[in-house]
Amino acid sequence: MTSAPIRPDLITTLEDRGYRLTDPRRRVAEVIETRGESFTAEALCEDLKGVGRATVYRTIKLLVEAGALCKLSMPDGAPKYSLARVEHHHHTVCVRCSKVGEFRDSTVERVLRSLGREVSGEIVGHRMEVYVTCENCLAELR
Amino acid sequence: MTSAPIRPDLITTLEDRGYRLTDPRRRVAEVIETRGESFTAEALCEDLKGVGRATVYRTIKLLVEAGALCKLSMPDGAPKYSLARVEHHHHTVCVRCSKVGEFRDSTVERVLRSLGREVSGEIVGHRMEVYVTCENCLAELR
DNA sequence: AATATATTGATATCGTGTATCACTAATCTC
DNA sequence: GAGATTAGTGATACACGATATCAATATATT
Repeated sequence: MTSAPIRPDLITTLEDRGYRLTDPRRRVAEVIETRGESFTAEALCEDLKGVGRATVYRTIKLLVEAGALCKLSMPDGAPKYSLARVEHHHHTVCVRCSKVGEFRDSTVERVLRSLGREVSGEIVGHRMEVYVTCENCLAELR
Repeated sequence: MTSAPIRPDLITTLEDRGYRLTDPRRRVAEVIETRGESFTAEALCEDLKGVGRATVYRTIKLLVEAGALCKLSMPDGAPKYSLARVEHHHHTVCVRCSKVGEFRDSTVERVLRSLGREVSGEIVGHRMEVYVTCENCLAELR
């Protein structure tokens, strides 16, 4: 059940936001797109030996700001990045292979709305991650 | 609306788990308990000048493992710690003053159960944080 | 009290990420 | 298309949270 991306490719995303199209950025975008699965920033640096670490991090940051990448945390808090497919969503992350799934659950939003009536103050954001052991990993463990 | 802790004090928690009762641990536990609000590990070190940084971090880790402390992340990912009051819960964190609230919403659990039927694999955990601007801060901003 | 072992704390190191800054390259203007 | 302008690059240093190491020390056990 792999949904096709509805978003423009990463480099176009950057272009649309008025950033210059540079070689390093093209390479970062390309590697992220061919990777597919979730990744750490350092792993990306590994795959981009010719590109400076700072540039890799900077590009990641721009893409996260643009909403094209999601930054998510593993149970221990270690950050990972993954391509965003749908607009507003949450993630399932396999704690064994780091495979990321997305879900959009209106119930989550409903929880937040009802919570809005209970909590004092104003809700300004939220974060939700669901940790799973994916089918593949379950199979391998059996 | 400050609910009284239903948990044993922190040092007892450590004792119950078979750890030795040392002076540094007693001091860490004491400072956390008198602090009340959420805190960063570094702030705790500040308040515990006689105790080694490593020991402070180690003790925090033990308490998190024991479920007596919660590690939570601010919107930018910066970690904070807060005393756990009820067994299984989520947090509201004020993005301005870091004040932490706890909520236990059965709806969240319901979402997870229904999600369990949708996602492939097995849910092994989750994380949810709700970011707010609390009443006090709203008042100060007006 | 002596022993075994858990804990400490100074220090080094790691992982993730940002600041600086001289240099380079992309875009703009003519 | 050449030159000017400005954004972007990358090497380096640094910040921050946290853990590894390891000799010295304190706690629990006998």
